[in-house]
Amino acid sequence: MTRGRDTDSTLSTSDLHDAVSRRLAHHDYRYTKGRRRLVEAILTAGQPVTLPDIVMAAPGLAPSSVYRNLDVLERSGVVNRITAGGDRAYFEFAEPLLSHHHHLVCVDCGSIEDVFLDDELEASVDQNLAEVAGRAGFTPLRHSLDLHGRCAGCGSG
Amino acid sequence: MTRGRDTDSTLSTSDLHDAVSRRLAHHDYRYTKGRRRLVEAILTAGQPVTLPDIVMAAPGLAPSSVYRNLDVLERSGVVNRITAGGDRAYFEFAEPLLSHHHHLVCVDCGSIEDVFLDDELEASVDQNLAEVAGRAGFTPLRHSLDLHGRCAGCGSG
DNA sequence: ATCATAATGAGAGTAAGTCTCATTTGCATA
DNA sequence: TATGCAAATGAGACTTACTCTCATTATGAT
Repeated sequence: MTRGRDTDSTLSTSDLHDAVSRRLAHHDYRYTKGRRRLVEAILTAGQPVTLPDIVMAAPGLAPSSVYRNLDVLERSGVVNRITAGGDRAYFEFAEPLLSHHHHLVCVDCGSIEDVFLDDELEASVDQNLAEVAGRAGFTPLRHSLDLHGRCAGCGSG
Repeated sequence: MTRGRDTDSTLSTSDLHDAVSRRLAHHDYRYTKGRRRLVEAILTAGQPVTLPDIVMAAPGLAPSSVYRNLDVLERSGVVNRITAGGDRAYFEFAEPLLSHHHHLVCVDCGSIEDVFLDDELEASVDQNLAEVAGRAGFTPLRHSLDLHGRCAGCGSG
């Protein structure tokens, strides 16, 4: 079995499905066959994926259903939508299904790679952000910290 | 004269135009009347703006030209394109025309507000990101650190 | 098993953003 | 100041990521 993020993921596959199922149920959604296949496609990818990635990996899934279900999964807190790279949205598992991390966003090809930072740094980031948010009357939900640049494939030119 | 970010901007209006003109010239672009009006619309807004914002503020500008010129300004390093909020792109001046800062992104209305963080924190963020980037063969250009949540207007509900 | 309701999927529809091309503008040289 | 040429403009056609619609199908409770 070839699977991407196995090492970084804290959950086994069946635990993942259980967690997803619980989250969906909590929002009165059903964990159908299609949604299960969608979750498995994202899991197999092991990195943020676009709709074409998903449909390519699971050809039986109808694009319209995938869009709808990504929305359902996002509303249930199962996946995050990443709009940082180019014009297409990327999707990946939300915390704590995937542990807190950040992204290397390639400005050339739009690809997105996960990276992990020190807990200490995360803490001071959150603290600082909470401060400025409070000053602006803003209610924080999460932060996103992305590094934009050129991936190994696209080179530094 | 009502102008938004006057206090945070390090440049006077004429200095801004000079800097923009220089950057455009460096890329063999002309600083035309339309581009000047575009720059002034972004300056007047004082916060990240969308295309409708711009066209609203400067009704004479043709949308197609504004899109093209935002692209030219981005390529010349005059503005940054922010894709964090919703489906529409936001634009604002790039560094050092506007000093380094981050965003409060409202998950409800998509609005984006600028905030500034400690230099010390910025330094450790950059250092940590450079480290993980190096490990991945990634060439860093800039980082984006956004706080997602609900703005004062949309409330915490 | 039956029924009410949620989910599906094919395709039409929407809208942000890009491309095309004929016209206009702006800069350089005479 | 005139002239010529490349760059910029703008109106509208086009592309495409994404959403909506609705008839059909699957799902879970009784």
